[in-house]
Amino acid sequence: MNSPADLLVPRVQTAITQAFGEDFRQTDPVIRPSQFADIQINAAMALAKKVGLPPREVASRIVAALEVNGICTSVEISGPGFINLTFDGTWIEELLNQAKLPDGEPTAVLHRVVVDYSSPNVAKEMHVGHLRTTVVGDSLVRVLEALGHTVIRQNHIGDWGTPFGMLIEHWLEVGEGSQEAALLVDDPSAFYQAARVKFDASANDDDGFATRARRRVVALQGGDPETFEVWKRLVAQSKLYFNAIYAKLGVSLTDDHIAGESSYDADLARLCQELEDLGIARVSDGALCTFPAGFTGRDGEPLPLIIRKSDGGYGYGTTDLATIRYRVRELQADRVLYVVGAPQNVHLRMVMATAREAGWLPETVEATHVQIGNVLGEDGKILKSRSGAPVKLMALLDEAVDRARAVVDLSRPDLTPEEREVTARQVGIGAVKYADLSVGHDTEYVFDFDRMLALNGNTGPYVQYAAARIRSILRKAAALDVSGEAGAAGTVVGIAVVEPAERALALHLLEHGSTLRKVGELLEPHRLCAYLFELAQLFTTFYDQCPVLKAAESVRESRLALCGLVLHRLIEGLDLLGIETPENM
RNA sequence: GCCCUCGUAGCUCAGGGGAUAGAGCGUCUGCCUCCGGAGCAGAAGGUCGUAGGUUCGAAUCCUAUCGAGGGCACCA
Repeated sequence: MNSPADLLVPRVQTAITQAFGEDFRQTDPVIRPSQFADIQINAAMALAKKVGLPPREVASRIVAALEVNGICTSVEISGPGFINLTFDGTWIEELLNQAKLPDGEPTAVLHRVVVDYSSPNVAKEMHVGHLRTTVVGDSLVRVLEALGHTVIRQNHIGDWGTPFGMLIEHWLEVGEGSQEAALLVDDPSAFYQAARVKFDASANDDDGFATRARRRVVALQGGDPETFEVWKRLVAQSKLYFNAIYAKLGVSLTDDHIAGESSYDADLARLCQELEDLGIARVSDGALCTFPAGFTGRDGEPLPLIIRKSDGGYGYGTTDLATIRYRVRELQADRVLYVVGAPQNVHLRMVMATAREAGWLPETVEATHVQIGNVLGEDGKILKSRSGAPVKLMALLDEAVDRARAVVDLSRPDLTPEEREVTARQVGIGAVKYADLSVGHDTEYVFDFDRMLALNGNTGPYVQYAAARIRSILRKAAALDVSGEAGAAGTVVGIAVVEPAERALALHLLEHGSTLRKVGELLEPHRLCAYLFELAQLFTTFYDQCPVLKAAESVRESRLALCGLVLHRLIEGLDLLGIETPENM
């Protein structure tokens, strides 16, 4: 569905070309929303100096050449040279009635996009930061797919490295079927901490746990088959935990998308050698490092990216380089997105810079760090439980559902317990996800159940509620047998735009496609939230001011169709955020 | 010390060079025999951290400065 602004661009460009010549064909028409009209064209002021005429004169020449018959009922010049346009209502109706359901609007240039998101660590609780990268990443993936791009999900789990000696030894000691081992699935940090405590307590013991753990790391990285088998079973336990969280959240990640650090292990030695051969890496203080241009550390010295530690081991810098090379060479990405916490920005930029220097990341491939801001507690610090331990994510999600259930149980006794349970889950989880998505992904925000579950304001429940109301209206209409094609898939027909509230709603509906394109381009799901929130608000105004079921038959059909279109857009939009739309609320 | 992300209404946040800076919450005022009031309409509330600069035009771009948070060599 093309927005009026998009459709006007070529017309205004043609007018400018006719008025001032071919040299100006590519001029940005500067079409913007307006508080004084349906839309405004602001090109005249910028053009004034270039063509040597007063801005108002420029504007009047553009207007004289502008062909908008059947599109605008009014074209006025105002102020220093603003051109204010008022759309013809029948044009709005035409556009609206051409709307497709669903609105799968491909963008002009299609990419092959690798999206790295979620990326939790084995044997650790996913913290709220992981929750946010998961939720934001999953939304971006859905939006990009809806825009027609080929999307490859990559869950770069932390499944390799020195901690695994300790974890495997602990796992073997407590026994695979033990309660301690079971912690991996429902309280992974407790498992990790138990191993950590043993490790620290035996740090100076020559034949103790710590020593065995260190030997185990060597065995694991040396390819000892028995150790490898144990490691695989341990990782499998953690996958159960990840998948339980993903299932609860309704995230589209599966085991097929897992490409953990371990999967690049075999490539690391060769990669280091290549960087040395290329003259990009050199040994410094015993460690093999690259020093990409433009990064300095504490003392103004070049900042190293360590790719091989002085003990011969590899860190995340090395695996990240192997990963980016794999994504370009094997996965054929022309766009690589890292949906990763903001604190890793410098590290990722260094990795990208090194990959560019090595020729592994050509200029034709875009690599972007989608920075995810921290989620804070009420004290303004990174969210932790009262005891200072990391917040258990499952408990947090359960609390959201519990709170939603309490409201639904109270307000909807007419529903069956099963129906209330479904709604509570959709609302509770949707509220948490919407809160993560509705503010700029790179800004921090304060986690607050009361605010995110509020039924007013820019929240998941508010948008869901608008959709649930429409569903109720359409159900009622069907029961009364007054519904025509409303709510059915296919092309919408017969919407008449008459009342101001209808007009405002209609104009906003027409911005759906361009909003999605913008979200995909800028990688900012919060713009979709803002769009849906405004759509929900405009709908409630419309609903308040324009009777639907009580209207005369001809008007009723139009309004039902409008309701149906709004519902589809709300469902689609929420789905692209990864949020379900309840039948009842 | 250097780098990153930010300073916008009492609070939480939008605002990708355009007219009088917006929304939600909170506060205040109206509207209930309502097609779901979990609503609607309206009001008050801001020298956009500060100071310069670029521009016809700056919350937006540049520079400096103050303040907050984060990062800066072998954890990932």
